[in-house]
Amino acid sequence: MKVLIVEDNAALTTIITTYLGRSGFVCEQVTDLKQALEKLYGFSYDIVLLDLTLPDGDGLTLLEQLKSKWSATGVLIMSAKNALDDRLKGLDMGADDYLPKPFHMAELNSRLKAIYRRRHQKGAVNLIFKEIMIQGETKQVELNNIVLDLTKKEFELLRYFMVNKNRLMTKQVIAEHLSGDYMDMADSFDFVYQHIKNIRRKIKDAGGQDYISTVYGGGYKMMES
Amino acid sequence: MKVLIVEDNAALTTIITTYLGRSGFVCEQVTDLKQALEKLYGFSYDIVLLDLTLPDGDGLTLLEQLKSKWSATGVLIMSAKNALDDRLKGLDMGADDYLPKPFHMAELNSRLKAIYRRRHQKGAVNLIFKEIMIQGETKQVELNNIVLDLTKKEFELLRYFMVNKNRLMTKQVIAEHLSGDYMDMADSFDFVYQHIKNIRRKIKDAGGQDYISTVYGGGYKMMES
DNA sequence: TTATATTTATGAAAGTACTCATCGTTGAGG
DNA sequence: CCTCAACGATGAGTACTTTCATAAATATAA
Repeated sequence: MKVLIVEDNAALTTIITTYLGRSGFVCEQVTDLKQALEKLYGFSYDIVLLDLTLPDGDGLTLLEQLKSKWSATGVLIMSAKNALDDRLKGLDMGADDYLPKPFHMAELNSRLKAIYRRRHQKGAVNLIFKEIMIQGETKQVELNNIVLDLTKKEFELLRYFMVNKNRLMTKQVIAEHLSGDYMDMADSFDFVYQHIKNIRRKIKDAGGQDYISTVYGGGYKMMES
Repeated sequence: MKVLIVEDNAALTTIITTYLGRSGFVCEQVTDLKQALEKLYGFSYDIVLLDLTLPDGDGLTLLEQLKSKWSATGVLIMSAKNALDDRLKGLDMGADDYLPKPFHMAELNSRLKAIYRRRHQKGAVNLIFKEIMIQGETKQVELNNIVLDLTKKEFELLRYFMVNKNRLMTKQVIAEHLSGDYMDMADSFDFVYQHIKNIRRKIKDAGGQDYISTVYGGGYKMMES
């Protein structure tokens, strides 16, 4: 979890970095808007921790750029200007949260975690396909009120089918999704067979249909019709 | 690997979709600029396959927006206008490649793969830390010309240390990186100990120092000094 | 220093993922 | 309809990952 701290008060930056480091954040520090942009162009961050009063301009101008160019990055504004006006302006412009100075490190910590969780909650929505339901919150899979005991890969594969229901997907696509990185033609995708087999078995054992249909030479799909 | 095809010739789109589908691409199709923007705002794509002559305007205007708002997405221009002028204009504006019509499906395929690979080559750079070298191309790890035989997780952990050399990283950060998704405080990070142990052992067996230093209560780091 | 709690290290065992060899299926062409 | 080749399914074996229990190391406080 990478955080870019944009703050000109060096003492505060150090405290934040030290504290957050303990809780599982990797922090980088810049002191003005120009440096912030340089960092943003070169690396990717999960969250930008943005002070509004900076030596070379208003933090809100950076917020604007962040929202248009790096929409995947979360923004937490921290500012001594606790005017309601400023707070609203920041949130209106798309900041994820606003933290008035001074604040406790514990609060900063929990707000950052909240932002991160909110943005990474891919599966937070409940997914439903016929009798199967995936609860986003608990990541539990139910079929007719029976809880399926799936391994991580099995869960990810089933979820992938449900997100992409009615769409045919090749072994390659599935393999890339499960392994998490690019796979060459030269790679073997045969391990997909095993996971398909296991999901089918577990669904069958719980009394479900074979929801996954094989398309010879094409791949697999879950059809709703 | 998701591709958005922006092309008003329906027959061509179908051929491309069918062919690419076989090679592991998931394709979506739109026929004009307006639809393309709607898709782009709603979903994320690895590559946009862009025709230049469209019913509601020049494809180059979309290219401009793509480069500013969706810089993570690759762009391959395909056009019947094979004027050198157009080709250069497209590449100047940041397209990843330009393919004159008509073209063979096999060529389209390999160009798309090339773009994808180029953009996803996180580890293509050679990393060096003291006697250890990671070859980006082959993903081989060498220590004094001895090749280390690392598992996937061990490799990823060592690479993570080398990318973040001199930086202290907590177990949590490392665990998140290795597992590939968000981990709660409630989760156990103890498996990190095993991978640390294994890497240390393999490096030692190959005649290297213990480059990974433990910071009690803080985490681990690889210090260069 | 000594006792105590916390953190890290380690070996063994359990659980999971992947490979391999083999067999069954599907569809194309004779 | 039969043959053949490509693809998919399956079980068993291997390699990898993670957990668990326990031991060692480190810090804190008496």
